[in-house]
Amino acid sequence: MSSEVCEIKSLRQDVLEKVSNEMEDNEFYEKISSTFKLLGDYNRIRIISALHCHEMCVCELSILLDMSQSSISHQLRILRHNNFVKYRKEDKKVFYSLNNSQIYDLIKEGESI
Amino acid sequence: MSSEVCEIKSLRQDVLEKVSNEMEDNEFYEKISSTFKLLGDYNRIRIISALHCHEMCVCELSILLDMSQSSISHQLRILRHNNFVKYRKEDKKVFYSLNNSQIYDLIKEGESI
DNA sequence: TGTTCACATGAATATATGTTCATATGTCTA
DNA sequence: TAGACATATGAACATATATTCATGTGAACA
Repeated sequence: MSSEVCEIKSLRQDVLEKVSNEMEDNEFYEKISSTFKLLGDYNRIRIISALHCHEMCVCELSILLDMSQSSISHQLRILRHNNFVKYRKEDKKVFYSLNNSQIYDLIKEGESI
Repeated sequence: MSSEVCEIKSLRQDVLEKVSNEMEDNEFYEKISSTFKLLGDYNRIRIISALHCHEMCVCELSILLDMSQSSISHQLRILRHNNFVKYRKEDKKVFYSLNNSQIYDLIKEGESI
């Protein structure tokens, strides 16, 4: 809040008050922006979209998306920690799938922008 | 595509083919992810939300959101270049507003995640 | 015409983030 | 039980991105 710019007289206090009242609290915008940040990566979007089509193991995702196994694992960890994906273990493999379709629905919404 | 992992036999070729056919092309995911990346910043989300409430000048945004004038200007430039906001000049001031409500609608969709 | 105001912008800086590399873990099989 | 396979993960590295700082631009005004 720099005092060098914008004297009080030049501000429309009524507008500031109106907007301030209408806006949500900071936690709201922190949550929303962090959700979008997770969707703001090319490879994560592709992983989510792939899993929306079919449950897959790390190895299959790696081949399908032409990414290293390590990179896929790192990204899946992020998606796991944010409850976007779930997994089940079968023998040596770990099969991942979308936790629910909400996140994919949001991606489809973003399509129209 | 590392050849050290995942022999052909362990992959389900039918699944890979199915998913590969269902998925969009890379340009699609690049566009979507870059859109979400723009929404993946706390201050940009707040700017968009504020402008959804009311047209405002840089100075007012700066005070309202407790950000420096420079930072607001830089972020507005990004939003401008991506056609999220429009502006009009009046005397010494520049008033910004949302170009359309699509982007705000998307933010509201993200609320439920 | 010089000064103030409002905003824009380039450069520098700091930080966040994604990938790679090396390695650890756990499971299955010969 | 040794080795291959599938995945996870920490550290290092490279890159992207947001903010600050300094300064430039243009309009109003005395």
